[in-house]
Amino acid sequence: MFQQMADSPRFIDGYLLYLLARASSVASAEFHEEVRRRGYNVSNWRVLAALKGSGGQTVGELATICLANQPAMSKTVERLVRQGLVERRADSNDRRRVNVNLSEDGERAVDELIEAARAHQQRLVEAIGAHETETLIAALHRVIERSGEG
Amino acid sequence: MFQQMADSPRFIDGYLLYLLARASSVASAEFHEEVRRRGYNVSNWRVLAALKGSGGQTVGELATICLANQPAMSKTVERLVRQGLVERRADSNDRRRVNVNLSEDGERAVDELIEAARAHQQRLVEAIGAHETETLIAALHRVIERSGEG
DNA sequence: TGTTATTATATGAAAAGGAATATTTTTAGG
DNA sequence: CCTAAAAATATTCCTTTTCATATAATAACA
Repeated sequence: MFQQMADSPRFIDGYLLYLLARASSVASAEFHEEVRRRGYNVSNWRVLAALKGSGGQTVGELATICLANQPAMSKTVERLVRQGLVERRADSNDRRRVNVNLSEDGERAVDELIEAARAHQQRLVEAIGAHETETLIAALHRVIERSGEG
Repeated sequence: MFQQMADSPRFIDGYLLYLLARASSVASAEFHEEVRRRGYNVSNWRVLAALKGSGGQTVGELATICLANQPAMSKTVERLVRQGLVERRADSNDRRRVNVNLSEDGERAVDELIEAARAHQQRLVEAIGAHETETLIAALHRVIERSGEG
């Protein structure tokens, strides 16, 4: 794909951040399509997935986890509240903080989404190969820990 | 980070697509910050970088390469035209197609950005390690080729 | 060749995101 | 305690993206 003369390489072909972004985008595209078919967008899915099994997260934590900025997360949470998928209440110890939890409807919704995500992941891992996947996971963890985010 | 009880793992902690997205986001964050400081946004940077050394791309090709959808790319190109960074003209063979090329100003702009990108990449590769980087690149190529996009 | 289908791009309205800043609450220092 | 600084979230305004669809050009084929 993307034909290119051998003697005049495009910059991006050797650019690691592009390769990372492309791999992420391509690998996610199919499942994100399914998320949308089910009536959610990727931001909503990320928040619901982040909450599953978490025991609740603050708005700021969700922003970091979901790779969004804080104002965007405030708005996403607000939309999810309106949809009845999450509940939001001020932290009793520190009333600046807002704790977000899955509602019962949210639990049901995310359980279905996660089931689909697991099925998709299984297919993806089969396509990549189990050993290669392990290698990939280790490499990605290293990228994260060495990119100044711990 | 993201404290978590060992006996109740969060779904996302074992979710490959999340790991990919997170690695991409975290690795890119610093440089994207620099892009913005220089007065560009990530979409603009991607288009300019995609054009560098390409000999021109159509709007549709740019959308695919830059991981955007087609209407968004039409608008990004329009903005870059208005900024004088790219030139746009109908393909003479197929007048549905619109060829996009860097202008002289665009060449100058992207050359500076690419220089900064290379410097950042060098630091990143040093942090990750050369051998580990090779492993990562190979694994990412495999993800792309096995994710139904060739 | 005329008609239908397909492909490439553009456009318009609505949704989401981003940057800057406001608001509220907590923390620190005198 | 009182005030200044810091932290967490919300809000505002503006830009960008998305979804659906329109427009224009080419391809396919009866």
